[in-house]
Parts: sequence; C-alpha cells; structure tokens
Amino acid sequence: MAGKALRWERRPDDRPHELLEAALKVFAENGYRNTRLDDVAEAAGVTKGTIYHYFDTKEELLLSAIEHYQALAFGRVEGVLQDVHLPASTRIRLLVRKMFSVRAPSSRYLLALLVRAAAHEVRRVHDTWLRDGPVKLWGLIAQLVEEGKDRGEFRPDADGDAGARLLVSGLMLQLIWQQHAAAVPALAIDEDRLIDSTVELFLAGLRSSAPPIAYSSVD
Amino acid sequence: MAGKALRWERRPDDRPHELLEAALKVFAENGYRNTRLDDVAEAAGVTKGTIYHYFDTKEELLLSAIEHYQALAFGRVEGVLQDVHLPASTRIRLLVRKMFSVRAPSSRYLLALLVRAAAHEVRRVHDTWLRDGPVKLWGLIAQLVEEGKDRGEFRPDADGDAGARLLVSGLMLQLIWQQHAAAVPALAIDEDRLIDSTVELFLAGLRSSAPPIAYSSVD
Amino acid sequence: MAGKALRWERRPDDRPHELLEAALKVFAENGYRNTRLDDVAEAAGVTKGTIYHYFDTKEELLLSAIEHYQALAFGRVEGVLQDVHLPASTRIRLLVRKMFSVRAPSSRYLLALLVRAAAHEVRRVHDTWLRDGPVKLWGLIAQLVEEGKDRGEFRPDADGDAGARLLVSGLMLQLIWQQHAAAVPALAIDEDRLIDSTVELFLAGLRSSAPPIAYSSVD
Amino acid sequence: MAGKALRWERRPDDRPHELLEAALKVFAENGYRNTRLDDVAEAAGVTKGTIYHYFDTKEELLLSAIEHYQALAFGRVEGVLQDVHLPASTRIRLLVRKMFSVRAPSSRYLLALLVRAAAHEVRRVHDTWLRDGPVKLWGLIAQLVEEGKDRGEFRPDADGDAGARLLVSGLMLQLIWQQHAAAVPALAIDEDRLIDSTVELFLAGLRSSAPPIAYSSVD
DNA sequence: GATGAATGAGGGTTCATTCAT
DNA sequence: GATGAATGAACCCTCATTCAT
Repeated sequence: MAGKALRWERRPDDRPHELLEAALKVFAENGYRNTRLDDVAEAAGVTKGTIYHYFDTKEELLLSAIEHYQALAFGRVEGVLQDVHLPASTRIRLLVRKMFSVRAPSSRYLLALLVRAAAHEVRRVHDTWLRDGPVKLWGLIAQLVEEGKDRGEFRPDADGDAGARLLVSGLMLQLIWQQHAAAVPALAIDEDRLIDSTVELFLAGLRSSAPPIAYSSVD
Repeated sequence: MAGKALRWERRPDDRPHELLEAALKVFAENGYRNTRLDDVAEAAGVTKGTIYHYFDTKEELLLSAIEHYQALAFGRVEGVLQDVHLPASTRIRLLVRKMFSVRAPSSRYLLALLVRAAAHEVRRVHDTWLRDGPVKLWGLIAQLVEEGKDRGEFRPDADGDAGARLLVSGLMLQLIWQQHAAAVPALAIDEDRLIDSTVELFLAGLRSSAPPIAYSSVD
Repeated sequence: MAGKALRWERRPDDRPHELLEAALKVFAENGYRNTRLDDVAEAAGVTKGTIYHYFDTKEELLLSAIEHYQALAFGRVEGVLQDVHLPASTRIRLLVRKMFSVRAPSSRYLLALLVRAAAHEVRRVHDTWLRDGPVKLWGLIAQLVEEGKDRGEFRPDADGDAGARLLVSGLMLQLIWQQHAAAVPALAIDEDRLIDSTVELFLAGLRSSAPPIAYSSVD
Repeated sequence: MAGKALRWERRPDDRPHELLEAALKVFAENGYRNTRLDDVAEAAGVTKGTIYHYFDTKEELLLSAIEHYQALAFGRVEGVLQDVHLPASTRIRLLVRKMFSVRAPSSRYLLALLVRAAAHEVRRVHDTWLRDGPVKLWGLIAQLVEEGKDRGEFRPDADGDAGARLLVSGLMLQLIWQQHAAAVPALAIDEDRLIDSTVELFLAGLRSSAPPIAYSSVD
C-alpha cells in the first residue's frame, strides 16, 4: 500500500532504541561473542551498516544496551522504602518484589547479559554493575534486617548479610534459569510463587524464635 | 601402598589431563569464545598443535573439560545421606556442606563455566547439567524437607521447593562472584560463614515455630 | 566595469566550483583513497549527498577536479613566447617563471595530486598529464635550447633534453615537498630563489665556457 | 615427485623476506590503499593469513618494507667520498652515480613508495626519509660545492643549495616516471645518459665562466 | 609425539552509493 | 536542491584447523 522499496527503506521510528532492544535480546540469548552484528541487524530489521550509524563498535553497542536499560532497571529501587513506619519485614517484602517481579523481557535479557556475557566481555561494566546492583541491593536488605533486629522483629544472632546475599543471588539465577525451562521442564516454577515463598522463608528464618535443635552436635 | 602410586602419580607426560586443567581454568576466566587455543596451549605449556593430538576440536575440549570434572564434582553427592537415623536438618546441613565447601579451584572454574559459558556454547551440556546438577540437588533437599515435615521437624506449610532452589542457586552465584572480589571488595565474604549462615537461616525458616508476627497484615 | 562582475562573482550557490576546490585540497592533502566523501563534503560545508547532485562518483569528482584546474594551470604556457626577438635564455627564463611562480594553493594541490595520487587512481589521466604537461614543457625548453645552440647562445654539445627534464622534474618535486616544510624545516626554501637560482644554473650550464652574454640585462 | 599437497604447502625459505619483496613491489605499483593483502599474498605465493604470521598489521608490513630496504639503499652513500685528493666535481659525479645508478627493481619500488604512497599513509616515515634521504643527500652535494668554490673549481656566486636540490629531486622524479614509459613513450630516456648529462650540466653551470679545467680527464 | 607454518572461512568495520524525505 | 539514513560490497584481521617436518 505504501511504496515498498525493494532494497531500501527509511523508517522514521526511534532507530537507536530499536537497535538497543534487538541487541539486548540477541546478546542475551546467544552471548556477546556468538552474536554477529548481522544477527542484531536482522533482529532489528535493518542491515549491518545501519548499526554503525548509531554505534561506533560492537562493544559500544553492548555498553549502550547495558547502560540504557540498567538505569531503567535500577530506577525502580531508587528511593524505595525508607518508610520507617512500616516494619522491616514489610519493607523487605516490598523491596524484593519491586526488584524481581518484573515481566519486561528486556529486564530478563539484561539480567542474563550482566550475569553471563558481561563478566568476560566488558568486565568493567560487569563489576560496576555488581557493585551498584546486587551488592547494593543486598546491602539495603541487610540494613533493613539490622533495623528489624533493633526493633525486636528479628532475632539478634541472625546473619542478615549472608541471608540477603542468598536472597538476591538466588532469585537472580532462578529467574535467569527460567529461560531454560523449555529444555528442562523441572526448572519451571511460577515466578510470583518463587519470589513470595522465598521472601517469606527468609523472613521466617530471621524471626525464628525457637532455638536450633541439634545445631552443634553435627559434623 | 605408597609403591602402587607410582603408575598413577601425575606423570610429566600425562598431557590430556594437563590440557583439561588448563582449558578449564582459561575457559572459566575468559569465557569460551574469548579464549584462543593458543591461550590454552600456553597455559598448559605446550603449543597449539599438541592440543589436536588429544582433542578433535575446540568444542570437544570444552566438553571434555566439563565432563571430566563434572563426574568428580557431583560424585560428592552420590549416595549421600539417606541415613534415616539423622534428623532431616542435619542431613541437609551435611549435604550442602559436601557440595559447596570445596576449595579446589577446578570446582570453582567448573561452576563458572557451567553457569556462564556453557549456557551459550554447548547448550545441550548446560541443560543436562542443570537437570542432573542443580535441579537434582534442590530436589534432594526438597525431599529432605518433606521428610522433616513428616517428622514434625519443619512446619508443614513451608515451601521447601522454593527454599531449596534459593539455597542452591544463591550459593552457586555467590561462589562464582567471589572471583570478582578483587575488583569489588564489598563482595568478599568468608565462604564457610556464607555456607553455614545460609543453611542455618534456611533451616530456621523451615522450623519457625513462632507465628509470623505481622505476616498477613501487609500488602 | 565593476558592475559586470556581479553575475560572475562567486555566488554562494556556486556549488560545483566549491566542491571542486574542496576536493582538490582534501585529495591532495590526504590522498585520494584516504579521503572520504564525508571529508570533502565537510570541507565544502555541505553533506555527502550533495556531492552526488553534481558528480556521479568519487572518481568523477577526482577527474573533474583535475580537469577543471588543469586547463587553468597549463593555460599559462599556451601561446607563450615564441617571440623570436628575445634570446633563447630569456624565453626559457620567462617560461619557467610563468609555469612555476604560482602562489595559488590550488596549483600546488593540483601538482601534488597529479604527481602522487593520480598515478595509481586514474592512471589514464596521470599519463595524459605527463604527456601534455611535464613532457611537453621540457620539450618546449629543449627546443628553445636547440634554438639557442643555433644562435651560438649555448654550447653545441649540451644535452638540452636531459637538462630540461631535470629542470622540470626537480622544480615540481621541490615545490611539492615544500608542503612538508613544517615537519622537515631543512626543506624550506624561498620559492622565488629556488626557481631563479635553478634556471640560472641551468642556463649557465648550457652556456658554459663562454661568459654569460646579456646575463643581467634581462627581465 | 615430491608429495604435492593440494592446498597446503610448507616452504623452508626465508618467508618474511619474500613477503617484504612482494609487498614493496605491489605497494609501489598500486599504492598502499589500493593494495589488498590478498594481492601481496598472491604476489608472494602464499595466502593472506600467512602474512599475519610475520606482520601484525598491513601498516607494519609497509613500515617493514620501507625500513628493510631503506637501510640498504642509503648504505650506499654512507662513508662515500670524503677523499679530499679528488676535485669536488669528481666527488659529486661519484656520489650521484652511486646513488642513482641502481638497477635493482626494489630500489625503484622503494623510491616510488616513499615519494608517493608514504606521503599520506605513513607520514612520519615519509618525513623522516625526506630528512635523512633527499635533504641529507643534497646537503652533502651543496657542501662539496662549497669546497669546490674554496678551491676555485666553481664560481663563488653559484647557488649550490638550489642546484643540489634540483639535481636530487629531478633525478628522483625522472627515475620514478620511467615506470610510465610504456604508456608515455616520450618519457623514456637512457638512465645512464640522464644521470651523466644531468651531472655534467650541473657541474658546467657551477664552473661557468672559466673554461672547464680537468673536464674530460676525469672518470 | 610435538611443533609451528600455512590455510581460509568468518566477522567487524569502512565507506561509496542510493534514495525517501 | 539538500539532507542524512540506509545499504552492501569490500577489506582487514582473527583464529580454529591442518599437516609437513
């Protein structure tokens, strides 16, 4: 209906953004090195050369994809819940759900990209992300645990730091692994249940008034 | 007894094994695609051509490295503790420690390799590993949790599956991330403490005799 | 008289000419292959696409730049001094000065372009230029030398052809090399002195044993 | 007779040197940018990849080719004729012949490469060569001219510098242009005659008014 | 067995050229 | 006319793989 050029097409859309989306997806699925620029181009419906209008190198494309979405991803936590009127446990619940209950595929891609490919391909970014992402996140949680201890919500001998690490790392890897659920059906789990059960278990462990039973007698 | 070791001590020409060690290390550090066979060769103190005496392709080298060490790694769980005389919590403790309290660098490399590179490079292997490794492991733990519930050790409403997933995934990723502790100091944690605290928190969460305090009032 | 210049002053939209100027300059400075059309466009203050309004291909742009200025450059010699009343030496002096005492940067660019880039890029043009430019020029000079011999101005055994070649080639390369005077200060020389000294030496060599006849009386 | 491998051949020869020769030739003929590594490889009878065994980049290949032969080329002048017993004119004759009477094609290629391609491609090398090659050479000649003046061989008002420049530049360009003699027959000239006539004219110009002293007795 | 020179397919990058706006 | 996004062929460079020694 519109004049369809055979080998040439101009699109008025927001090309850079489309390219970033495509790159994010393809990189996350295949890994950075396994992905040819042709793949990205194809996924974006353009040709290889077009990418070079917007990005100088393949690596810059990776970086841009990561940076673009990272801000977005972590925008969610910024300023979250320092609301001291709520009990610590509630704030932890909210924080975790805010971070992980995200359906956007781009977030999932980003996570996979950062945990896997970026570790080798753009170590600088990866390590920065580790510091400003997961580490910071479990730091926040650990801090909430301390608050909870002060208020008597949690038992004072709980190791909030280790627990918070587990919570964050575990959820991340589980969510990434959901991408393999087709090949390994036993992997599949409802994500909301995963997140909720997991947080509740964590909180229950912190509360746990009962003394560990045969704790020191083992091993 | 000492004498019989002669034939099995690492002989200077036990090339295949040396190559696998080198490959495992270099692949894990740099990623599969980022690693040239020259790098592996150099790490093994041989030249590139030598690798082709023992392995047909680069991918076969990766496969061999994974397979060779995988048996070793998961051999640890085989036949572990179905000793019904011990309480479930104790068996869980033992199981987790057996699996994760491993100092061997090869285990760490293997873990990183399987979580990261293999996902893209040899998806078949990766998914098989997922099924026979992590999934199986948290299955065992979930099963022990069920036993514990039956015996009254754990509260009946606990979500053992989600918890076991968290435990296994979280520890894995934490251990992998320890490789970045140099670049991100806040990451570093004593691994024994991580493992122990983590298991105890998990068990405490399952036991949790005290009624959740403000549990249902939120959200 | 001033009024009539109106139509022929460089109008702001005299694009083709501006493009040729820019191309000439940029090609000469960077070489043909090292120059992107974007460079030419930028130098001309337009965008790449504009060039294609006026020239079909990059090579045609090169050709046009050469042709446009070449006429101009060699127009100077056309009809020059067959004035038989002057001694041959005088006519040689005038000829050489006419050809080489040119301050216009475009001439210098053109020379560099023809000596260097064109040799590989548009060999046809290069070789044509050789024939109609330098070769013809030294032919004229050699002819004047013959006339001078006939009149007894020059010694009969002088090799006018070789000398004329030297004169023409040498001046050309020296003038081109002046573009490198910034990087190689020892190269720099006053161009008028170069040209004059050079011609006089040439003439002196032809005259040889006899004392210079009307040496100081000319020009 | 020897097993002829279909697509694989090992040559025991001095491969790097062969590559340099081929590169020098092809670069000089087509220009640096117009030459594909495949062209060089083909000229050397190998494939592209082989070049990368010996040279890191195309530019390094160019540099190596220039450097390798440059030493060789200018080795000829080193230590030449400070023999003060000979008249300056004789020493100039010897010097010029030593420099330019060279039949080796590699010298001719090198000259063309340095005068043309290198000016844009590796400006650093080009300018260095200008300083240490041509400029130095005509400096030596100018110095000999001064000596000649002191001894009364040459007239004191001669511009030795300009003359020496002309001599060096002119011969260089003439020799390079001989490569185009096939396309422009009028260009062709016997190189020995060119060199000799040229030097004699130069010397005659310096001597000038005085009758040539030992003109025919030398060399 | 071990070596390392040689190969060639693959992919990142450049840039002349096209064409919708 | 002018623009600049889009194209794709070309080319440099990498590196898994082969094989004569």
